[in-house]
Amino acid sequence: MTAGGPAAETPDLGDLMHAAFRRLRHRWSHQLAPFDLTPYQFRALQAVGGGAHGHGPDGHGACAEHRRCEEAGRHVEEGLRLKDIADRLRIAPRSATEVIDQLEAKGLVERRPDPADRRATRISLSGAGVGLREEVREARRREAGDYFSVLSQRDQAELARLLTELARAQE
Amino acid sequence: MTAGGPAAETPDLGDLMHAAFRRLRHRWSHQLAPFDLTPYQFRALQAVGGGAHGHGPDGHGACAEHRRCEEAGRHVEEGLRLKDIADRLRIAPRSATEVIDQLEAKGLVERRPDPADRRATRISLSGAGVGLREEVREARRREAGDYFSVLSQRDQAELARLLTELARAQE
DNA sequence: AGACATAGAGAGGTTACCTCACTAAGAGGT
DNA sequence: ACCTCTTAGTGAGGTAACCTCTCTATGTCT
Repeated sequence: MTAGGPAAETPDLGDLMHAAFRRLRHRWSHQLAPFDLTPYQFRALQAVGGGAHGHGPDGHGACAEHRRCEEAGRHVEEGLRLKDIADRLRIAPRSATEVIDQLEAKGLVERRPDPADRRATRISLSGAGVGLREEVREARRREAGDYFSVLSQRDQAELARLLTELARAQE
Repeated sequence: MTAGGPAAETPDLGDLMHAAFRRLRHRWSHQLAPFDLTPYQFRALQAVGGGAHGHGPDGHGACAEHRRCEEAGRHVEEGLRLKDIADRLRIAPRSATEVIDQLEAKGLVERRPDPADRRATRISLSGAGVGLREEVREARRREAGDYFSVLSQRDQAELARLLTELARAQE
């Protein structure tokens, strides 16, 4: 089948995805360079600070990570455990250790022993971490949105829908 | 949709993209493992064999890589130069050298000096290369399409459109 | 002939991951 | 209380998929 004259088989979704993703990463690493962060590190920073899950760093969040948080109705367990971060980032726990190490070395996050479980550590953003995160977001907002802005609002939503479906499907 | 609480910023297209892409890669490396190929290598294999550009390995192609091919109207320059492969894969020339080295070591491609330019090398698929490429494609076709099949035809086209736009935009 | 560009490869580095083995600690059963 | 079974984090070590910088052999243009 392949070539039927000038043809060219499907430009291949895989390749397109690859290309688009690579550009995204590339762009990010440029954008993040002045802050001395890799995309990986920034992703982790976001994960620690609420990220994809969504309870602000202000700490009042509607947290329900597993079934913690209602511990005693007394104090709102500040910070996530490494395991939770790994889950959010969809990486192996060991990899989370690593990236958190890096952020800790930069003073952006803090590790504290979990008072309720002596095996666990709680990770939370330091003041500097919160600051830097906001700074980066601001910068990103300023300069040409964030790469996806070449698409209309509707197209962005559409893309989000498709990607979500893809990611969710093969669970 | 987002969340019930006040906060919950956009689930972030970047993250979605990341997740989807990672799954895709992961899936591919599983699919390719029995053939002893990495996704990177397979991509290169496709690039050599016509890939995104599309003139079959049967050699009659409507080639127009730059302005070569009409050399003398006599012989149809078989194979691409490393530079062209790098361009197709959107990687640095040095990286193309590397991946082609790997494929050559497996006997899937052949390097031949370009008779017209003594600096250049022509890369083309070996018999084994053509065979393996087809084998993999067959396998991919068989087992659940290729990851994107969870989307309807229309959605796939839609996704292709969006990604193309993204990739093309920031040239 | 001289200046400059271009093709490919050598050397060496980085990022973003991973697995495997291990220790300390909690959870559950008897 | 003891024993097993699991879980949280980490040390050690590895891999894929890139990259840049440099060098040589060519081609190309003036």
